[in-house]
Amino acid sequence: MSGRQRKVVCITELRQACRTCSLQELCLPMGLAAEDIQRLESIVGHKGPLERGRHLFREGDPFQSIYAVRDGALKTYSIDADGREHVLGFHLPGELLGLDAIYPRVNRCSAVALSNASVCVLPYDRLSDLAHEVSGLQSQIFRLLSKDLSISANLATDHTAEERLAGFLISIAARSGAGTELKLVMPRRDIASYLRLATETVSRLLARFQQEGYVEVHRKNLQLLNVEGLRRLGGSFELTGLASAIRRPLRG
Amino acid sequence: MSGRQRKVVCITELRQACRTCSLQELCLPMGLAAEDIQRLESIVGHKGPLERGRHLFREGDPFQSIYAVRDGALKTYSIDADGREHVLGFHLPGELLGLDAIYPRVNRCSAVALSNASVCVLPYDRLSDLAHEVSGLQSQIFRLLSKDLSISANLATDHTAEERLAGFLISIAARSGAGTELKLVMPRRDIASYLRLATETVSRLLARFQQEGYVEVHRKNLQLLNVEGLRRLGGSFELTGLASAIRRPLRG
DNA sequence: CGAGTACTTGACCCAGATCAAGCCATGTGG
DNA sequence: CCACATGGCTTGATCTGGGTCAAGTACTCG
Repeated sequence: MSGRQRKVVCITELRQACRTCSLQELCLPMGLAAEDIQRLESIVGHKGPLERGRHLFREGDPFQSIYAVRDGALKTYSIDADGREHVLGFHLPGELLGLDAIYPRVNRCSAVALSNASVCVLPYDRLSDLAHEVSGLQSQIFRLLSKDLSISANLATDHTAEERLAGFLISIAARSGAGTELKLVMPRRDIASYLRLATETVSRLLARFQQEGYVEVHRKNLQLLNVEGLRRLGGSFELTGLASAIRRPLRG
Repeated sequence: MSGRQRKVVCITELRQACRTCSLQELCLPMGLAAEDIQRLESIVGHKGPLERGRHLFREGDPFQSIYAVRDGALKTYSIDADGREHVLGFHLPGELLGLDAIYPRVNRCSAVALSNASVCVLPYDRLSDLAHEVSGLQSQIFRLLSKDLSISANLATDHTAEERLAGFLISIAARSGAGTELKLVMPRRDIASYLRLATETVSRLLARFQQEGYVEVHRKNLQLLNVEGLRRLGGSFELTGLASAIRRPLRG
C-alpha cells in the first residue's frame, strides 16, 4: 500500500539479503548479467514496511504476483475445513512466496508477517514474459519451483518428532545465515504446526536438546552448540532442498 | 533402450492419454497450437515398453530429462539413510516425472514401472530452450511444477489415516478417469508408504470402508460406491492439486 | 502343486496428542 | 513503580491412533 514505488534498488537489495545467507544459489537474480538484473528491477514493485501480523495476501485472493522477502520473515498457512490452521512454510530474506498459486491462479494459502518485513513484488505475467527473453531467469524459476518441491516432498515423508525438530533447526540456521546464534521469530505453536507436532512436543524436545547439550535455548534465542550432532539426529529429514548446501559448514 | 526413436506420434499419443482422464488441463501440451506441438514432438524421445519392475531412472543419476507417462503407471521413491523406502508419488498416463531433479541437477528419487509402461522422454535443456520460444509451454511447465507443489504441500499436512486413504482413492479415481471402477496397480505396501501409514492400516481401513458401504474391494479391483461420502471422509485432504477439478463429477 | 509373495486379521504397545496446571515476560492502567 | 491481566511457554499426567509383531489366508507363477 504505502511505499510501492521505490523500484530501482529492490532486486539489488534482494541480492544483498541473499548474500548474507549461506544458500546464495537459491536467490532469484542469481547468475543474471547486470543488464538483465536491470530489466528485472524494472518490473518489480516493493511493498513494506509490513508490520508484524499484517497479511501480504490471503487464501482465495486472485493470483497476480509472487513475492521475494527482502527483510524480516513471513509465514504461509491455510485454514482447513475444520478451521484449524496449518503452517505451510516460513520465508526468510531472499526466499520466494506464492509459487503454489501459479497453477490454480488463486492463492491457496495466506501469508502473514512474523516480524516487520518488506518484500519485492513480482507481477507474474510480466515476470513470465521476461523469463522468455532472459534465459537465466527462466531456469532459475524452474529451479526454485523444483527446490520447493523437494522440500515439500521431504516434509511429507515419515519421520519422528526428534528428526523433524533437529532438521528444522539446522534448516533455519542455514537459511538465516547467522552462524550458530539465531532468533526463532516464529512462536512455538507455528513451528509445531509446520512440523505437524503439538506445541508441547516442540517445547519438551527443545528442553531435551538443551539438556543433552545440542543447543542453548532461552525463549526466542537459540544457540546451536553441536551442529554435527543435530544433523545426525535429523537423519534424512532435510528442509533445504539441497543436501550438499547443508553439508557444508554454516557461516560459509 | 529399445524403441527410442518413434518420435512423431509421442506427444500426440500423450494428449490422447490425457483426454481419457478427467484432468486434461494438467497435460503438458495442453493449450498449444498445432505447430508448437509439432516442435515439441521434434525434441521428445520415446522409451518403452518398460516392463513392470524396470527402472526409468535411479536416485543419484545425473539429471537430463523429465518424463511424461504415456501408458501404464510408475512410482517414484527414495531410500533413506536407514535403508527404508519412501514412496513419493504415483504417475499415471499424462503425468510428469522427474521435476524435482531440476534444481539439484541430480535425480533425488528413483522411478520404477508398476505395470508395463511407456513414457515420453523430454530432454530438459531442449525443453527449456523451446519453452523460451513457445510461450504456452513455459507457462504450462510453471503450472505443472506449481501443481506438484500444492499436492506435495497438502500431503505434508496433518491428517488422520481415514482422511488420507479416502483422499487417495478419490484422487486415483479422478486421475485414472475410469469412472468408479478402477484397478489399484500399486501394492498395499506402496499405498501405505505414500500415505505414511502401515500396510496393515491400509488393509484394515479398506475393509472398514467396504463394510460401511463406501467401496467394494477385491484385491486390486476397487469399485467406488459412495464417492460423495468418501469425499466427506477425506475432508481437506486433497491430492489433485486443484480443488475444483475434483469437485466435478468423475467420468467428466 | 508347492513356494513365494501379497494381503488380512488379531493382540499388544508406544510416540506423541490431549488435558490440565503452573510459569514467566511483557504491557497497561492506576 | 507496582498490581495484575494476557498470551506464550513449560511441565506433568493420562489417553489413543496407528504402529509393530505374529499368525494365518489366498492369489500367482514356475
